[in-house]
Amino acid sequence: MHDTITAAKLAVQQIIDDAFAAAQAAGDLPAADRSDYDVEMPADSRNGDFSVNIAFKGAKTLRMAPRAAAELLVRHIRLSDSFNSVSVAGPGFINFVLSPACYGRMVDAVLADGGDFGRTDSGAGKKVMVEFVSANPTGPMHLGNARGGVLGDCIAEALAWSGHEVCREFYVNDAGNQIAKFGKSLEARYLQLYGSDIAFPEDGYQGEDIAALAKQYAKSHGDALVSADSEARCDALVAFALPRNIEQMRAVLSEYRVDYDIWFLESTLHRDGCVAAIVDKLAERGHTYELDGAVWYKATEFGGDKDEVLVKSNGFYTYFAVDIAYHYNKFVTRGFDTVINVWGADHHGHVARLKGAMDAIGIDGNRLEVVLMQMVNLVRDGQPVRMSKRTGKAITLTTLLEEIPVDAARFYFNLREYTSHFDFDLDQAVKQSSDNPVYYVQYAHARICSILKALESEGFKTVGFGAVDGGQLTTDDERALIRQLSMLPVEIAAAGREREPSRITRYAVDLATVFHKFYTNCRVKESDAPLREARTALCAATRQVLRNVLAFLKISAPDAM
RNA sequence: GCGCUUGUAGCUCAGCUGGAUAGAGUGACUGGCUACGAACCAGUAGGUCGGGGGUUCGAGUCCCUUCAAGCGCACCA
Repeated sequence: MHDTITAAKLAVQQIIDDAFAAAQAAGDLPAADRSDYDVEMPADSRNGDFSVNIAFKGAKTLRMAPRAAAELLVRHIRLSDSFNSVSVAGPGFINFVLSPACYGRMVDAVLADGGDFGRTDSGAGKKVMVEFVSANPTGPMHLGNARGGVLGDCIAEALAWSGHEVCREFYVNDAGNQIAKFGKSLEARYLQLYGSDIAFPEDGYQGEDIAALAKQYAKSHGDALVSADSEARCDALVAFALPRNIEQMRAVLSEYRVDYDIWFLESTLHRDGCVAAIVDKLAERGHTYELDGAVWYKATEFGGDKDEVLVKSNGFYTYFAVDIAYHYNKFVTRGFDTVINVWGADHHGHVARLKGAMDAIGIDGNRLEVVLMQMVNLVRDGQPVRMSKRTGKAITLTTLLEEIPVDAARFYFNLREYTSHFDFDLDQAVKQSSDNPVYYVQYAHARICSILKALESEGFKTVGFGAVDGGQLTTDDERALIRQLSMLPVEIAAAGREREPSRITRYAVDLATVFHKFYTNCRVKESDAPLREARTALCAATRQVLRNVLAFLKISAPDAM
């Protein structure tokens, strides 16, 4: 797997280090430690392919003006065949220009790696879990889950592309308070079908899906539960409805192209005694005490603002206790090196608590990472609309996918950084779905398919190029395109490292842009043979990178549209 | 009151560990198809980077302060 641009960057660093030593040996630079410096890729290509700022960083220790230091240093630079020139610019930047041969090799790398171009092995040997969405199975999923779904899925994908062993997990809250509430809500709807005037629970789930499930149960099982006692009735209704909801979530997420390795049931933690065990463990370590009939955890000893209840005075475990047990399971029982949780920003208060609790049970809390995704706010005609699963007024993921193609939805929800607040207007989104930048990217792919097909039908070679002649690809448009292609491995690695896959959608748009510019300005078919062949190879490489990046995003790459 | 996130063009957003003249999309206006796909490209207009201090050769980026918006601060999950 090639990463030519990173190799070139490292080469620049080596060249600078060598030149610095040589300049000192020759007495051109004073004897002083070499300062840290950056090798950057300038935004403006007139400043070269790489730019080094060592002269600024070293000005103080060398006691020299940056420009003068740069000029002395440059005299000692020995360029490899990857570079065309080096020069001092502005107040003291040292700028490198890559050689045509290197540009050719960047295209070669794409064609050689094919569908694997973009993969690196920086994460090799590391086992990481990404847990995301984990919506309550008490109702349908909403737009926040649409955002979280593509975010978590693509974080996992980025880590996989950089060599990690990745597990995608959905944590199903199939136990506890909200399930009891779910049962009570179902019970009320069920009894109402048979003429009961039972009051609907005040904090019950009011969505229509609850009534529909009650009706389904009545249809297949009749009125037998009317005379049962309440607990048995709720249990039976939950046992009927919960698997259906979970299956529904799995199906919709799968349609959204989010597929999990593991659906982890909270109930298994209770069943296997893991929660009791974790409370015991904390007690053994002296991190708990009893007060008012409840068991408390000394969170303040681990950075918390206040202590937290683990076991309520009614004997039930809190969500927090269960979550500690769950994460103990992730780290210790299943052995993940790193665990990433994608949570909505409304859970941020829980982050420090859980990390502290990891420390309390002897697991380094830094191995637990929480990606806090800002909320998606539903907006209609510029006015915010309250979304709530409880009142059933949220727009569901199912509805979203009925209105907008999956390609567009996945791209749309992955367009912005997860730290940004997201206003979503369904009417606007439907109206504008044809303006979605995903089509701009797909169009670039279709265009290339079309031109390669045309070349092929005229008997020109479109595959099996030897080494690409970079000397043919010298215009700004060609070089910008090649540079963009070469950045895929860097971008994917960064997306994984920063847990920020939205940069890949932006990369895709940028790639399409530089390709469209190239396409407008550089004829392929009518060029003379060497130029035509080099440009054909560049098109083929661009198509390959578009395919890879769209495959990464799980978005289709149509040949025609 | 405390904490997290956000504030950049009319609107939606980029801006990589501080780098060279702050960018893109969209909207407005203007050009470009008898040449490989015009779902494209090019150009014009639009900015006190929320405000104010500070650090630095250099600040949209770092520090302090202040204003505004969203979200948290349960024996809920």
